[in-house]
Amino acid sequence: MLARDSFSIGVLSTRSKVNIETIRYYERVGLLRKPARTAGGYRTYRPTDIDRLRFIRRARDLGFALDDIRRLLDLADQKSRSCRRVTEIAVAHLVDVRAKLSDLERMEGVLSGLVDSCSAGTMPDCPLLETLAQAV
Amino acid sequence: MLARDSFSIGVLSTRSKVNIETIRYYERVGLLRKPARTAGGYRTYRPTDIDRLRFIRRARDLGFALDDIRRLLDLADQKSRSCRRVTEIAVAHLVDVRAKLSDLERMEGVLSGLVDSCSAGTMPDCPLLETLAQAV
DNA sequence: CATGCAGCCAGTAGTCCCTACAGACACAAG
DNA sequence: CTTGTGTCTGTAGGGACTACTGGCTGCATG
Repeated sequence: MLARDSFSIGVLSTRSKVNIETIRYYERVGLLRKPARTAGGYRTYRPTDIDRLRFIRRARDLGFALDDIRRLLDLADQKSRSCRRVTEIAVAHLVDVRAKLSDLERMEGVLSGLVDSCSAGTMPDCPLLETLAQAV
Repeated sequence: MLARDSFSIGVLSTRSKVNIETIRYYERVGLLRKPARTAGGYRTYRPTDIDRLRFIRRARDLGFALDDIRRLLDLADQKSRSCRRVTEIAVAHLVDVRAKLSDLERMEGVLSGLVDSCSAGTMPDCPLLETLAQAV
């Protein structure tokens, strides 16, 4: 019942390296079109679906939110690709990433200092707990 | 009806800089003891609650999960403070933080490269979209 | 004493991005 | 025909909150 180049969700999952459950989820939230079905109700996909899913996976790997990805996919579908809009989305995300990065750097600094002070083990009380308990 | 040094959840929220909803949430999940109540059913808190909440907030700021914080609070409550256990929790978290940090650094590198290639604006198609769409 | 209003109450649903299950049905190989 | 694997729908859970609803309390003011 499958067209020559059609395949199941399991194959799509393997090819795109995206979980089956996740694929169904993406369909539910409208990131993927509703695929054709076999007589028995199985989803059938085509090669272009692999590309789209890989696009999504790569964007996710870069930390884009699904809403952003939806917009990026829309832009990618347009013939007249607006590089400017794409850049706007990417820059906004980059700002976000950099903010998280500096948060984490700060955390890392404080934490490693605390861990060091504790593992030195010369203090009567635990310096880490003391620090957390100290009034600001 | 309040004891001399008791105060409401709103005051606790202000003093600890933790959202009222969050305080109630922490109570629900057992991070904070169930407070005494007024005749009318209002929660009443005491100064030690501010300290505990600040402890939680500082630990959260450092990215500790609530489960970790629960354990840290338990350890802090014990007279014989086990610095070793505390350090174990902190080190595990530090490993986590560093992993996230390197993920974000990688993202940052790729993203800023992509944004640069786009804003150069010399390409016919959008390089960012091209990159996301490329086969791996 | 009445009124008004800020503060508080409980309970629930929503957020984000999946993941995991349960119970049933489909399909391919032997 | 049987067996085993794949897939189906629908729902619940996770983490750490946040927001909302509709109603009640507490206190200052007139």
